[in-house]
Amino acid sequence: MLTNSAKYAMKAVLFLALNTNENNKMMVKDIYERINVPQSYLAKLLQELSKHNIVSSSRGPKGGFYLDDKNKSIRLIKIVDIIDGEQRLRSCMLSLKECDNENPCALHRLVGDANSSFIKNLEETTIESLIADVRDGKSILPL
Amino acid sequence: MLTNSAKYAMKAVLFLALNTNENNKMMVKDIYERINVPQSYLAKLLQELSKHNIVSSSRGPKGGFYLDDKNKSIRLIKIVDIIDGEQRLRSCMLSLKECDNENPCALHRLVGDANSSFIKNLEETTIESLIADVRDGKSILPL
DNA sequence: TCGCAAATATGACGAATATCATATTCTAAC
DNA sequence: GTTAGAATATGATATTCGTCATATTTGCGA
Repeated sequence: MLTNSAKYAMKAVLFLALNTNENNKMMVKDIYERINVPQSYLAKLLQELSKHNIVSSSRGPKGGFYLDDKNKSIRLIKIVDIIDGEQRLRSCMLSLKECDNENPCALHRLVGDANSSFIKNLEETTIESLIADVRDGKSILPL
Repeated sequence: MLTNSAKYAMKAVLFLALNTNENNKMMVKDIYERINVPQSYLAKLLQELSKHNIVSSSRGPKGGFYLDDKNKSIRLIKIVDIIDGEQRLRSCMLSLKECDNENPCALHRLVGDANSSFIKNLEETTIESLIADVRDGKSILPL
């Protein structure tokens, strides 16, 4: 479904959304313990996200990563697609070319409904709306 | 979510359910092309399923694999658990110990609902009921 | 402008999954 | 019983994912 990388990436983006902005950057070494992701691994992921303009960064003293306010409207699916590739999440459970909703394979409904509602959620949910839930105490941000 | 192995295993069991019985066995070399699974890989999976008494087998001339009628009441979850292990499907999306329905992590509902309904489906669905759908033309058996 | 602190680029290694190949064991049929 | 045909056991290899380490580049601050 999702790789660890995608999960870590989402954690990291959420963390940045809650704890940083353009004037308040954070370095990898101050983040990784708080979200429980290996340091070098996190670095690599953030670099990838930065390359795709999901998160922002600046080098040198006082540098670090941060999430620009503009980017808070980004939808979760984008993070997943960048890190995992677009295929992974969307391939038919039995990996059949012929299988779709019109002509469902024997296992399609079993999985398909659950999976496509999950994808829809990722497509609809913005970073913004998720952190609102955390701020309101509706959910916790995992460490 | 599911490994390829688990998917292949389900395909294989469904195929056996539709095409074999105690008096009508099939060999790996006559199955693998029809369900599009590498021959040796399929052999290994069927051996594993056989060891756990999901499918039946006999060696020697006129031997092969088959699905005993008794085993058609087996639920899909059992196949998945044997092949993938019980953990894989059930771990929290962000792999947090602290995260559950009472205290959901920020992404929990997003994923959790889809995933647990999927698990429930696997727990409720028997091989029997799936092949009934195929027989009734409600779904196709994938190649 | 110089040095240092940060991200960035690169790649090596480990572990799990996916795949392939082969020697061995059992068993039905002659 | 002998033989041949099948599963079974075992393990070698490939590929992808996860992790770690290090050299390089960039830009702030003195």
